Amino acid sequence: MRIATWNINSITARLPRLLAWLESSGTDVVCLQELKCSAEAFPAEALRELGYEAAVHGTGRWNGVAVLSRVGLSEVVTGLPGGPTFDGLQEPRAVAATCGGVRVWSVYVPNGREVGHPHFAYKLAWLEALRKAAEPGAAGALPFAVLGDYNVAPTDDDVWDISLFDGATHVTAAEREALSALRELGLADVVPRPLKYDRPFTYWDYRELGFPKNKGMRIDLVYGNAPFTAAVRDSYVDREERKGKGASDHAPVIVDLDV
DNA sequence: ATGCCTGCCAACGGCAGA
Repeated sequence: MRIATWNINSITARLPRLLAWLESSGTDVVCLQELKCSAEAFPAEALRELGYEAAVHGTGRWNGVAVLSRVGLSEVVTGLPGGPTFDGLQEPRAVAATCGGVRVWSVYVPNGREVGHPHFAYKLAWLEALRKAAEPGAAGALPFAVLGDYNVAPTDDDVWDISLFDGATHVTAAEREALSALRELGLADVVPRPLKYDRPFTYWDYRELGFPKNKGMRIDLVYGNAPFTAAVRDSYVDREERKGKGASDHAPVIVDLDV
């Protein structure tokens, strides 16, 4: 089974690329983030024509997540159980489904904006709620993984130049401890291979030639339980999808599983 | 060449992203 996670930064703007990539990449299950699309406006029919069912959680302009699968889709959960609110709203940042015998969560962790901003506290609370929600799956006998845009770089090597991140979000001890708490549940970071250069970045800012200069970050992560990681045959960043006009600022992370 | 932000709407400016 080929499974992937991809922050597509608007499924509406990215639909031609998404459809072409689904056809060319042979992906069975893909976790999408930043749909920027309501569930009503989701292009379900175009995806169905390619053989994919969809579990969608989206409300419109911001956020939005989905799981697409051509190997079955059941036991859908929309929203993070026990998740915090921001400005009084439960944002659409998580959706789960069982696909071909693998339980997956597609998550879009809050950005945090700035250390000390209410959004930063929201981010940490959201990650704590994720830890609680992931606990049964992490300990379960079925392959289980939380895939998505975590908006946290796990180590200093996961940003192009750590000296530029002093005081910034995405690299703080508090955020990294939240990832560590997930690993303590029995989830392991499935680190992908880079297809070029030495580090498997998954995001490059649109501005200032971020991609050509490889000023990237690894913030799109796959955290899998033991049955999941035991089945991993290969994993890599599909950087080809970051190239050219009309690309998302994130590249897909691919995981090949022997299931 | 991988190329100097992008997408969205309360839209012709501002917000969010990281």
